[in-house]
Amino acid sequence: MFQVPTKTQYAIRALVHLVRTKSASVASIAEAEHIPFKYLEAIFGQLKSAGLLIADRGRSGGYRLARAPELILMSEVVKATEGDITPVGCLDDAGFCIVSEACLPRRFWFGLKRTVDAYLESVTLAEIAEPGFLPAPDPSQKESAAAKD
Amino acid sequence: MFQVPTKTQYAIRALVHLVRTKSASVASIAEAEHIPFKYLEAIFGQLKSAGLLIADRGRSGGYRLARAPELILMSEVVKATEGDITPVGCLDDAGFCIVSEACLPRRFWFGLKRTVDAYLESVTLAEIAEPGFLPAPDPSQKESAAAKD
DNA sequence: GCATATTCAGATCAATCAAGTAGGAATTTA
DNA sequence: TAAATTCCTACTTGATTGATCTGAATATGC
Ligand code: FES
Ligand code: FES
Repeated sequence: MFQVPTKTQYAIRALVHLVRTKSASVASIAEAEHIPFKYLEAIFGQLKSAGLLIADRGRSGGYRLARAPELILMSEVVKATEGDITPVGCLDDAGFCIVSEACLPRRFWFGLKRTVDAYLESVTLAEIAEPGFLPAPDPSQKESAAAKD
Repeated sequence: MFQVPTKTQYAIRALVHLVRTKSASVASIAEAEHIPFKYLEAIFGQLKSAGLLIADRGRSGGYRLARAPELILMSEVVKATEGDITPVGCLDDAGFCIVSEACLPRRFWFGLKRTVDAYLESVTLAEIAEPGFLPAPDPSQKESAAAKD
């Protein structure tokens, strides 16, 4: 269920880039981060609409962060590129289930959503832009084990 | 990034159904759970290949769980319907990044994957098939503003 | 002023995937 | 043997993703 769209990956890489260079044009970021220029342009439009970026138009213009990276939650970034993340459709409107009104699977999905939201809200842009960041303190990192089977 | 496919939702609903009725045909489950018959047939093929279901062919046949529901993790169910969930593409092969080998966004995505995996592995099919299950003990259920401890 | 570098806005397009359909073969039982 | 089932393969359809194209609006430097 769960592949992060390149749009979001691009957005985060670009934002991380902007944390270091205080201001930069889309063209320069696109080249440095190997992101399609026109695509990144559209993405930055979204990030600006979401209030995460400020644009300086005209010659020698560019984009800069609207806030300090410590104040930008990753949940905001994800919400800016993708819409509001709703795990299951039957959670949509009034939260009713077709099958039964006391739907147990629904609770399961809700718990998953809460888990993901909590993680995304626990990390700021500043944290992933600077070295020394690692979310979970699990010593046994099975990075390669995840890709093996 | 994160909409659960109906295939997975169907699979879970059908499995929950199978926890109660020890054995049932695809047709009966499809009707009871309002799932397209042919679609559920295909899904059950996957669940059987994954070793979660056992099929009894022929007349008065049907499907039954291969194990007790207490021994079926939700992570197995999800992995059966969808493939192995890989959040970002650049995490694919050797785990290298195009941009830099010490990629910080990559850690962020990895943390997200670990978080989701941990949740999916913490819930069994038996738990979501019986009443009285609620993963997070948060009394104030708010959809948008989740737990910000 | 004018060329130039930028953001901005809109349409468009190809590829992929999700969701569902269709037809029929194989298998077991009544 | 007939009916009910699983099984298998292919197809269709619609939405989404990822990206491109065209060009306008805007500001700066010279
Ligand atoms: S609310 Fe989604 S299956 Fe019940
Ligand atoms: S590994 Fe994905 S952006 Fe670096």
